[in-house]
Amino acid sequence: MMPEAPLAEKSAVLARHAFFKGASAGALNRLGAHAREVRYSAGQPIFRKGDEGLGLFAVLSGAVKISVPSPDGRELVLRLVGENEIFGEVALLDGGPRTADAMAAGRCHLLFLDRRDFLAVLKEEPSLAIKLLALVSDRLRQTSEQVEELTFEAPTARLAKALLRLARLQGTAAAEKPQIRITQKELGRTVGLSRETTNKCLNEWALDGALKIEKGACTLLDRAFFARLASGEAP
Amino acid sequence: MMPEAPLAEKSAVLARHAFFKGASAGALNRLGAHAREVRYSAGQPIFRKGDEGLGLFAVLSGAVKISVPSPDGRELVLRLVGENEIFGEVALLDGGPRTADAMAAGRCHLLFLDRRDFLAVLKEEPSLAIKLLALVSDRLRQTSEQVEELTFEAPTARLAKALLRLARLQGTAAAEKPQIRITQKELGRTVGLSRETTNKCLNEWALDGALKIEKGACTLLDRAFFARLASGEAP
DNA sequence: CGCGCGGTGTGAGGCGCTTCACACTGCGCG
DNA sequence: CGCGCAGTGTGAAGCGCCTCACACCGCGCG
Repeated sequence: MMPEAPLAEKSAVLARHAFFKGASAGALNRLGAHAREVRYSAGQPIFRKGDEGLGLFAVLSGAVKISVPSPDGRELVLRLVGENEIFGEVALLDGGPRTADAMAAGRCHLLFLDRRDFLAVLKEEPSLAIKLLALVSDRLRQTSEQVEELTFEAPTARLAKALLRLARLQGTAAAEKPQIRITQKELGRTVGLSRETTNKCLNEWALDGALKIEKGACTLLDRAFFARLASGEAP
Repeated sequence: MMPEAPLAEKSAVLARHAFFKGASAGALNRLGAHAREVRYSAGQPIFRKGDEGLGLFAVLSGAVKISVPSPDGRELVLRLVGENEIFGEVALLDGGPRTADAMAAGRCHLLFLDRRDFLAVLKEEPSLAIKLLALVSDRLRQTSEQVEELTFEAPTARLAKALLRLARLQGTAAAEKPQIRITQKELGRTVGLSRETTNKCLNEWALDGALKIEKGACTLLDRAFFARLASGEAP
C-alpha cells in the first residue's frame, strides 16, 4: 500500500481534477482534509448496488465500469467513467443506497470524498453546487435518452448506437477509425442482446465492410454507416 | 385570462409550494418578481421535446403529463406531475432543449420561473441548490430503475408494473381496488407492447380474477397478484 | 334509421430473438 | 506438452411478440 499523500498535496490533486476546477482554495482544503486516495486493480469491486452510499469518487487515473446486475446474472453496463470524471453522485446526494455496481475496469487511482464533508462544503460553495447540478442533469438527459432508446428502437439500432457511444467513451473517438476494446459478450449485455445475436449482427456488418472484428475488440471502418443505423434507417 | 397577481402575492404563492419551503424571503421575492402564472386546459401542450428550455414550472394545481414521442407516432409516458411538484428542471439547469413533451392532463395552474433568474438565485441560496440536487438525483434514481426494468424485465412484468404505477399516479392509489382510466392501446404504448398483446395479457389476468376490464378502463382486484408479477415471479 | 368510428376480442402467419449445443481458436499455466 | 478457459463462429429448435385480418359492440351523428 502506498503511503497517503499529505493534506496539501491532496488538495492540489483535487484542484487538478476537472470537476473541481474553479473551486475556492478553502473548499479544496476542506474537501482534501478528509479525502482518501484509493487504488484498485482490474476487476476489483469498488461498491455494489444496494450498498450504503457514503460518498463520491473522483477518478484520477484509470477507468471504472458502472453497471447493474440482473437477478439472473446478466449485467447492463451503464457507463464507463474515465480520468477526470466523477461517479457515485446519486447516493452522495440523497444518502440512499447505491443504484449500481462500480468495478475497476483496469488499474485505477481514485479519490474518495465523504458525503457529509461534501454536503457541508456545498452549502458554502454555490458554484460547486451549480456545477454538480449541471453534471447530474446531464446524466439525467443521457439516462432519459436511454429509456427512449430502449422502448422505441430496434435492437440492432441500439447495438449500433452502443458502438458509437463506446467509441466516444473510450477516448478513441477522435480517431478516424476508432477501435473499441470490448468482448461481444459484454457488448451484447450493454444493449440487452444475447452474445450469439450480437455476434451474428456484427458479422453481418463486417461483411458490409463497415466493421472489422478482432478478438476482444472491433474497429469502426465506416462511422456514417453506424450513424445511419442508429437513427433507425435501414442500411 | 385572469389578471396577474401582484408581486407580493406571487412570492406568497411560491412560499406555499412544497419545493420552495424553507427558502429565504429574499430568494422568494427575487423569484416571484419574474414568475408568471399560467393556466392550461386539458390536452393543451405546455412545451414539446426539442423546444428551447427557458425555465422551470411549478404545479400549483392540476396535473401534467410528461411523455416522449417516437418517430412512428407511439408515445411513452414518463411521469405524471401533480400538485406541489415541479417539472422542466433538466433544461432549466443546462439550458439545452427540452427532453420530453409536457401536456396538461387536466385543467392546471402553473408558475413559470425564468432560467436566468433561477440560476442567479441559486448562486446565493445554497440550500435551494441542495434541495434541487436531491430532487434531480431522485429523478436519476427513478430513471435508472426504468432503464433496468426495460432491459431486464419481461414485457408482461413491465405491464404489471405499469398498472401499479398508473394506479399510484391517477390518485386512486389509496383505494382498495383502484380503477385505472386508460385504453388498452395507450397502456400498451407506455410499455412498448402492441395493442393486441396487451389485450391478450389483460384478458388472461382477468380470467385469473385479478383484473376487471371495462371499456376505456380496468380495475385492479388483486394488487398482490400484480406486485408478484412486477417482481418477476410467475403467478 | 344506417353509417362510421373508437375500443375491444381473437386467430393465422411470420420474423427475430433466445436458448442450447457444439466446434474452433489462441493463450496461460501446471 | 496437454489441459482448461475465454472469446468467437454457427446451426437447430422454440417461443414470444408483431402484423395483418376480421368480427363485435356501443355510441354519436347526419
